[in-house]
Amino acid sequence: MAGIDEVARATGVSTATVSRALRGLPNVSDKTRARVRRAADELGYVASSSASGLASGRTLAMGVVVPSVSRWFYTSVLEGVDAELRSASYDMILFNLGGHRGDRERVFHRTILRKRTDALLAMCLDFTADERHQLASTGHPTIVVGGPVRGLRSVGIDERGTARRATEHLIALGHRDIAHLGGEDEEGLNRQVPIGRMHGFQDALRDAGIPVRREWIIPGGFSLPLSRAAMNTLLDRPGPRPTAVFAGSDEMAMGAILAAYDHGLRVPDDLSVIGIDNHDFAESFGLTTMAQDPFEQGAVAARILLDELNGGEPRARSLKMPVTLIERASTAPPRRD
Amino acid sequence: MAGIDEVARATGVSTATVSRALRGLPNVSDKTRARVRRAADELGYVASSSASGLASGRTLAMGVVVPSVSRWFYTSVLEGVDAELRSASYDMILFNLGGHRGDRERVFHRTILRKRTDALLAMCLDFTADERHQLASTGHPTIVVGGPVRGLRSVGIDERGTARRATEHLIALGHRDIAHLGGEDEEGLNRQVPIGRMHGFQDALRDAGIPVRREWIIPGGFSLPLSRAAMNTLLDRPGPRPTAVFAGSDEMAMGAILAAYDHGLRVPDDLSVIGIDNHDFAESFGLTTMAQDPFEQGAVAARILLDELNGGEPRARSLKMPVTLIERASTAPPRRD
DNA sequence: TTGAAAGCGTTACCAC
DNA sequence: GTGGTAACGCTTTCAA
Repeated sequence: MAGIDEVARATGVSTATVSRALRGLPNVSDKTRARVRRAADELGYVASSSASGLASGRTLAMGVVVPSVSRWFYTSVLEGVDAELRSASYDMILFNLGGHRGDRERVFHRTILRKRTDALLAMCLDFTADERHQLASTGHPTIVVGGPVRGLRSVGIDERGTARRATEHLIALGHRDIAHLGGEDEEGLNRQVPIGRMHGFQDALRDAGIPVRREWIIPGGFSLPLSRAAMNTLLDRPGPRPTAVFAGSDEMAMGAILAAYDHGLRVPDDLSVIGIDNHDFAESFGLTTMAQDPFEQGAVAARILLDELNGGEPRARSLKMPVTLIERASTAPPRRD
Repeated sequence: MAGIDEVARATGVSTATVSRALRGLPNVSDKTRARVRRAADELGYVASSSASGLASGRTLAMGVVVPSVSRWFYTSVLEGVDAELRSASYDMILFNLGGHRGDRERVFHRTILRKRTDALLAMCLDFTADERHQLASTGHPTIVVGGPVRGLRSVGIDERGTARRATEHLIALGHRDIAHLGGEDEEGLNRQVPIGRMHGFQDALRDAGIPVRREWIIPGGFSLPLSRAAMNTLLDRPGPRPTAVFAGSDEMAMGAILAAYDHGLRVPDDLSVIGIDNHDFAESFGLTTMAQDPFEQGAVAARILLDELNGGEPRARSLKMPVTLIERASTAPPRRD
């Protein structure tokens, strides 16, 4: 409740000095600073963010745009971003698109673009040319996590290469009949991610001289239930079954494992399954996976933004973060029939 | 970039009128309003939140405090809150405690309490007397979701009654050897939730004349991996095994199911499992559960806050939301030996 | 229905 | 090292 002038009065200095003292600026004697700090604490004074934002032009808040808050990847990134923001005393304004296509307009055209945030971090969104133009016009530092976006730098992984390595792992084990549970993400999300993963899958098959069967590339919507259903449908079909599945995410891989159980198949004996992510549940499922670290991706991206806000040199380059194969119990050589 | 005076100049009216027109206040002619709107759109004008916040005393932002962002319940509530805020054009400032005990101080004493938000919604936190005092001193409307807190109204479910009903379901099926996977949540979170659920479990046993075995009440930390490990440990013990498990959350229930598989037990033939939540994965796991709706809880809580911000009457009463039993394939009568 | 002008609570610049 | 004082860009009250 107390304003800056009450602190000034209590301390016997000017509001200018109070402001400098509290923000740790130079040109304040240690003695004065201590007195001011004490008075501020006693009065419970906290600077109004509106007032300081108006006067300084900095809000000390970062906007974070997420497509949804209920997917492992997004929440992991969010935790990483949050950790960085916290240590910089920045607040996070969360813009959740939550499947509401129409709200992108609001977010872009209004709230985000101006005034409430100093920078913007977006997850897995595919921006239109117009949106990118608007972003640029704000002059705020901007970055994307999880999937390259034309015209914007990003932090992510090598989608195609990772998918390729996952598939190669299956091929190295001796599999030739391999299905792919793919993303087919919703509109407005970054389609480069599922597409890149599918291309990597195909790359590996082609290099190994294995023909790609289109009917074994099925959509799992990045979701466990959908993947389980899709996989069940595939296993229901007459004719030969795959001996292995490369799922574009661990959640989809878990769906595949459950579908295998639904059909009385054992993993990995009857069906090998590999995913991407190293989801919190991956170990419990015994899932072999290409592990990425979204927490770190978020932290790195946030740090880049914060550095620039503190006068650091802007770095235009996108970052590819490392991915490592973790072998667990869901992959093995195919059974000899 | 454009300021309000540029819009005023372009329209030939005063800034006061522009402000009124754009905010939909009365006492502006339709013609003027239309002209102002058009000019604002053309110039890409958006009011600065800092400036309007300073002038009006309202930030049009709500603070949301979460213990973490990577648990199903929290993210579901978050989505519900978000949906409500969005339709009211409110922004969300997310304060993630993320296990950082020390940050509570920062959150409470500084950032949240004043100036940046108009209201505060907290999830599953147990507030100290001092924290509650500080909250009250802001004069901001406050509410808690997920677990009753002394001195604060909340939106949640009847923890004890729900647990009791879950346990009674097992008893009605004929089970008498029932274990409980409990919460034992971290410090600072609301312990009333896991404690209430354990009490409900014991209530049901006592009413049925079944003695409570303390060694069958084991901690699952609200997490799948921890629950799986705990359940495996229990199943490893010599002596009689439970024929059913009441898990305090679906995630823990899934851990129990996986542990059953680890031991070559079939669900529900050898072990019945019931949870609480109706987690996104519950159906895929065929999990019988006491379904709650955290999305709705979040939405309801947010709506209460927003109503009060719009001059509505404050309602002090806490709300208990409905819970329904969903029977799936994880529960059945115990096998006759 | 509209306009003029006084704040709102800081920060930043310039003197001292 | 410190203080005075314009901004900052709106909203709100009071007059017209």
